[in-house]
Amino acid sequence: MDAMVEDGFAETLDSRYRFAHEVLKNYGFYINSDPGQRMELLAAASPVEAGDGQTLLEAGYACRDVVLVGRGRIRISIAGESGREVTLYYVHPGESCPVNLGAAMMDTGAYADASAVGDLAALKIPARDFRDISQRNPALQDYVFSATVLRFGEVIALVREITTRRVDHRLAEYLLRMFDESEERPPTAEVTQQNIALDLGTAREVISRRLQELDSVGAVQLRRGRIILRDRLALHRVIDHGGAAR
Amino acid sequence: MDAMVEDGFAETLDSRYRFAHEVLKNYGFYINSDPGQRMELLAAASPVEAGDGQTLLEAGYACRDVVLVGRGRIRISIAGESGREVTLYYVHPGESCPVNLGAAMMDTGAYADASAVGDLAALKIPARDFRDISQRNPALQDYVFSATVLRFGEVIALVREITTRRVDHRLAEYLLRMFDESEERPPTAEVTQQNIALDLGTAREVISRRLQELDSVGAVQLRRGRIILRDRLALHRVIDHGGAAR
DNA sequence: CACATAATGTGACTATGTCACTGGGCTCAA
DNA sequence: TTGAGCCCAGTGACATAGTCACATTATGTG
Repeated sequence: MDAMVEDGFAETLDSRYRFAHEVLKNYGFYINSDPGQRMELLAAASPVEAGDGQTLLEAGYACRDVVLVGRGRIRISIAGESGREVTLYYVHPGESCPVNLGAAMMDTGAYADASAVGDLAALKIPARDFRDISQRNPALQDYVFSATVLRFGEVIALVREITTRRVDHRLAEYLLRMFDESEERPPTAEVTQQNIALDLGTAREVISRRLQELDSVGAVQLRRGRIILRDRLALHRVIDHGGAAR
Repeated sequence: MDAMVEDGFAETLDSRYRFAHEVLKNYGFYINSDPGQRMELLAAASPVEAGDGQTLLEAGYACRDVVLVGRGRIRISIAGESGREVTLYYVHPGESCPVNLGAAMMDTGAYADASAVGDLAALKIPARDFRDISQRNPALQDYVFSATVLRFGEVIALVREITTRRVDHRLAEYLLRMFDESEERPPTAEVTQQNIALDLGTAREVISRRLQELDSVGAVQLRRGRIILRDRLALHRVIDHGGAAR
């Protein structure tokens, strides 16, 4: 199965490239490149690790490297002077971050902050090398552009959410997404109220109160560091109607 | 002077390309293209006009054309179901809109709405032609990418503004920008409170009240459809300190 | 000048955000 | 195993922002 995807390329690799190949094979531009171009990428890449919560980059600083995620994920966020934060999006394995790509390609400061979530294992490719390689690799250029456009769309959708929707609606949707990803029965979101607040760009106290409301109508059950689904329909009702109370 | 920029190219043009050339010469990718590539662009372009407020595109719809602005400007915004709106950014002559470029290049729906501000004169280039031309024109590809990345940064900054700053601070800055662009003495912002609200993503009533506060501390003077600067320092004080009242 | 209309003002109420502080549960280490 | 310290969550009081329903005022037009 792997052989089909990798067309026998992996077996020819020196062991020091094994990890890089494992990460890169989740990226379309790598899979669609010819062996010579793949080798260029492999040779330029070096591994990085980071622990949960570790800061990878702060807004305004230049990006020396392009980062490609192998395990764990990266949270891209912005913070105001007051300390308030919003999550712009998460970068999962096989994805990349246009803020990172843009800053690396254009050699300017990053527009946002990046930090590791969970146990992060990734590749970094020096910005200079990445630019050189993409110069001669149209598939990579296309990838960079389309990744940027797609995230742009996500961020625009975020602006819309923030300015036009109520917190309880957004919270209910957020929880439904978490529950859908959950393996447990009943579905459980392993997340603190503080983290929900950061993701939604609001204050912890607000989340606390909205969650209590969802609890009081029997939609969820609250525990320290996690939220248990009780009544999926009730959550949908919150989204459709005015709010939990009405 | 023009001759320097246009290296004698304009004089060789058929009269039907005059307008297209006038618009395109404000775009770096055109100026930096060779005569053959310029002709491709000129031949693909056709003029469009639109009156103040006219809708050019709505979110979700495909972009048949890439639009380049010659006169007037385009407002890119998003609206919630409730009718609330936010301006993402304005596209001025010599600029382009990445939402438009992205949707045209990738043949997907647009992420936002576009409408004319003032008396708009622009060029449109069919998306297909634009894609073909950019395929063979690296300068154009670079332009499209960097225009996208720059606007991405603006929108991220907007998210930061909206989620972390107070309305009166943002309003004061907004007014200062308007006053800086004003030709009049004393500087005057020719804008309705409704339009300010749309630009800042808030409600008209909120703007009305904040403006009255700025009026009451002597920072500005309010008139129907315009705002007159009284005390620039007072506006700066609002931004630096807690607000107009403190 | 009377009218229509767009722009602005206002009161009452709801929603959201901030601040300061409480209290519970968990971990670690003596 | 107990208590210190730290996350995490809850809460009251207040400030800011948004909504709704109208009232009021400017401006242009017939």
